[in-house]
Amino acid sequence: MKTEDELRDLQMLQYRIKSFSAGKLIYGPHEPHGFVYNIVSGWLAISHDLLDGQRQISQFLTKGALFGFRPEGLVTNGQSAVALDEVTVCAMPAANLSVLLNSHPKLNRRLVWMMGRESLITENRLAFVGQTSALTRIANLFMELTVMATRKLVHVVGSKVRLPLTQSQIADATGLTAIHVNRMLRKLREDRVLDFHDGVLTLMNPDALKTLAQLGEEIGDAWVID
Amino acid sequence: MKTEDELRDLQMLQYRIKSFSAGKLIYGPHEPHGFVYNIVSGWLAISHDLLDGQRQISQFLTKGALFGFRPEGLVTNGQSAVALDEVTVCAMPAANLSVLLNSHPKLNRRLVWMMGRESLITENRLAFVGQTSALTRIANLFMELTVMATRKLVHVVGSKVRLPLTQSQIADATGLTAIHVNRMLRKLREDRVLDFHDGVLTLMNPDALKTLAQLGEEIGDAWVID
DNA sequence: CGTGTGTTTGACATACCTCAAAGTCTGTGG
DNA sequence: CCACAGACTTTGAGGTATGTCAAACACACG
Repeated sequence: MKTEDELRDLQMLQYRIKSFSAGKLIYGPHEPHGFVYNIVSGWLAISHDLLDGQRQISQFLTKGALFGFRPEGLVTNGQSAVALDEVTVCAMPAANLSVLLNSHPKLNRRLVWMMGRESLITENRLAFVGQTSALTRIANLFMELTVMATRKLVHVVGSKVRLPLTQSQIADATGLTAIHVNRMLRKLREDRVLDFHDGVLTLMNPDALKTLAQLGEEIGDAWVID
Repeated sequence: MKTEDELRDLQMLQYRIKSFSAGKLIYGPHEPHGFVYNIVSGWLAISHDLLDGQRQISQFLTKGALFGFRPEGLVTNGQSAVALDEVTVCAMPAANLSVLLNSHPKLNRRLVWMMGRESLITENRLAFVGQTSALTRIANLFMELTVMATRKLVHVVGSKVRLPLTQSQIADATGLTAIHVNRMLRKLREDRVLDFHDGVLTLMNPDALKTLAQLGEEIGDAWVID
């Protein structure tokens, strides 16, 4: 396909750049939003609200991730996207995107890859939430987020990674209470594995963390975009 | 597209029909299988093995479901598919399918729909495993499986549904121990909500079950195929 | 007739939750 | 500049849902 065609098609997407500050909803649990989003910068969380007000975070996303897409006929039930820090996204109407999927195999492959990535990440979190201890869940989450942020496994002792999370959000992702997360973070600090406060993770012992997180050898493919 | 063309393309898929008896692996956690499967009949479970031998079932699948597909560049880590009863599947090499995706929008849409469905189901289970009590998780699982089996919500008191599961598999799906699942099933029986044994679920009080399961109004879209 | 897999039950242990309270920090309005 | 409210964190005491260990039973299978 020629460049001018791609440009014309890109225009057809009618995308708009939007920014959200920390805590703001990008889309809520009840409105069918009708957009597909691409993250330009910042972090956000996809969360699912249950009837009694409980909240589960299924994924954290950052630059390069595509989100908000659902195939026709599937309602995105109780799902919302919330900004963790200052987030800017590129929003395009889902209908416009659907039209282009058929004619643009590359775009289609990208979408399919993103959906596969989403599944892998969610399945991984499900396995850890269902089967492992609080300490392991938290360790695994930090490994995931560190790889997402730096795009590689970090081995250097003392490395610092900015992760704009509250303990309460860690709790919502791991299926724990914020209070228990706090106790586990204290233990990780006392055991000199890691230190997390004010949105900065310090890896005091990356190897110990990797062991705690029960990571296999080849994991991490899905955590890195591109 | 003309019928003879579709037939020719179908042949290009080089699919094969295979059968598996209860307990047999359709694919294991370490082999990259390279196939995409379509279920002709029977039930199977997708499970994820952790390093220490723990197992989490992320989905149960039955007739019409597509599974085993992963986009290139994403390793399906530690994932396996195991037959729950006598299962027959249609297996086709993933490479052949990929070629057809570009030229067959309908096939592509079907695949995307199935991936979206997979995500929704997994996210739903994650939310319940992470946030709700043992009783609610089990109730929710039974609702899901009943809708999958009958393709509708069941209201009739005393309805019976065949679900070829062991208590141990319910435990692996809900993040509980088989022993605790057994206790909860006893409670559900004593409370005259449902009775489950020998692979048959009897709905003694469908409304109470629905309440326990914390189901929203419009849930269930993703549970029904077609 | 043994062996294995699944179920059932009891006694006990514990990881995690709940409730309560105080501390820190930020932003806001007087 | 101070007072106050609101988010987030921290810690303690005590409760409970769920796990662990142990044993017996039922049933299918070879």
